[in-house]
Amino acid sequence: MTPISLYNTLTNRVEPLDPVHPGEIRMYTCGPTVYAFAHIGNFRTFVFQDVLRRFLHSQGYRVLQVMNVTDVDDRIIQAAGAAGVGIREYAEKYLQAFLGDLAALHIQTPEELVRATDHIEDMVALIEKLQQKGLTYTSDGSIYFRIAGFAGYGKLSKIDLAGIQPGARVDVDQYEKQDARDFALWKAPKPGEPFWETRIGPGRPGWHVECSAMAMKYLGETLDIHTGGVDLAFPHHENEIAQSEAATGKPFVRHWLHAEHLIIDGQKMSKSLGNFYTLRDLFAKGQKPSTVRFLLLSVPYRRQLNFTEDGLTQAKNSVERLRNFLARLKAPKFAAGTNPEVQKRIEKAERDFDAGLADDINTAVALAATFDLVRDINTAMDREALLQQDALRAVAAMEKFDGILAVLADDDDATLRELGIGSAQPRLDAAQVETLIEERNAAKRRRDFPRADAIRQQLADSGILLEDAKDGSVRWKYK
RNA sequence: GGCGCGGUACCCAAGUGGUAAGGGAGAGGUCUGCAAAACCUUUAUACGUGGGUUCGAUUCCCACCCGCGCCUCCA
Repeated sequence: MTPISLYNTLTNRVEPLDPVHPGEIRMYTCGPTVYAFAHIGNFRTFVFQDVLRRFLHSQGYRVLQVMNVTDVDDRIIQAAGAAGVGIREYAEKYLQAFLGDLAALHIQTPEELVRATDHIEDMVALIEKLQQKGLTYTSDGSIYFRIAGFAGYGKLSKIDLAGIQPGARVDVDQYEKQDARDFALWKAPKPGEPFWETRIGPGRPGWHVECSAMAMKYLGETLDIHTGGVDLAFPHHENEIAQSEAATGKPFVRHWLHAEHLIIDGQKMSKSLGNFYTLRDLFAKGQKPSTVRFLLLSVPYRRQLNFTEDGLTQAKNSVERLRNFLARLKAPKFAAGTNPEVQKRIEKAERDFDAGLADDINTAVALAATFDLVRDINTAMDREALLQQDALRAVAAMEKFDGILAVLADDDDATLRELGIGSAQPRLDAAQVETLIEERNAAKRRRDFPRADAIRQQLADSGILLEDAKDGSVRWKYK
């Protein structure tokens, strides 16, 4: 296991990862609120979390990841009401869409994907615990957490409590709070809204309490890692810390990881600016899942990622280079044996790749190591210095890298078809392509190049590219 | 105002107290019937600006400018 260091928002420093349970990482990731399709910014964070978990896995850790699905909140209640269905049913539709999106981006499903409404009892129990400790108060049937009762409040976000005063920018809405900084653990039912009858009274959970309750239920009172977007640090994660630590008296999380936001063409993504995209929007515009994943992971997570058309083009070309390389490597036509020089190159690439990720998940460094390998091995192949065992070893290295990058599989078309986004006109199947290639080969043999080129063009029109190898073989691939 | 991220070549981007990884794009070349792929060469006297520390700073310190985010629901 390479020693891993991660930036910790709690301390503003890069610190060694030191799991509570040796050999195992228990991490909680803030998931989606399923009131609509998740947007591309959400997936920047989710792809990061996926890279993190895949890397931990590759380093030999057992990973226990819990992701919440918020399926009760104001937006869902409102949207479900407008649609005339229950919140459970309404949320289900977008939960399924979310799962489809995760699969499209090759984001592994966490060990536990948990819905808030399946854990009301756990939340009630946590709230009761806080009540017993005198850290709550009730107002108009709602239960609030008294921030003044938790000394560590603000330690994550370094927020200036004095700066948060009632009135100005704080929501002094429908709920009566003693202090603007206090937050709702339990919201009293309002007419027409769904609610649960519980020991602490009728109502529904506040947002923050679900994460504390579910995280501790599945992962224990102290988690190794908790991640989310930077916007969640305050107030969401700050409140989670307050609730959890006030209840248990133990540190809630060792490592807080926050992914920086994605911006679009230099601007915040927002509906009002008209630059708001879901994954499906991008796919419908012809982008491939692998392109999007590559772009999202190519910029290290603590940097804002400027999402642009040009960036997509660059990502697409980069993925193409990796795929071309792997295909070339797999053509089994190398002389038997091993070249020590080549072996050393491969080992170096592997070391650099792991070292990059071990240093706060520096994906840019890991990609550089990957492309170093591509260039070195391509050069060796051109010089006929690559032997069969080298090729196998290089393939293994690439597959190891792709265990984390997850962009090499040429399954973009299939993925899109599963989402119902694929192109309407069916592409030629492999047999048809092979037949045309044979025809073209025949034309080439009799030096009928116009005919050969016409066939190549015909294939190109169907989205298929040909590559003639030196030995006369022809490789084809989808554009 | 507070907290945070960042300003490196045409674009994306890594990085270090001793003189700039990687990718994309462009240009030239090799190979090829032509392509494609690949390889080779090439594209930052220089890392926002101005000071300071130092033998030496892009890297440390100070100030300033600019971009973005959070501080209210938000990945």
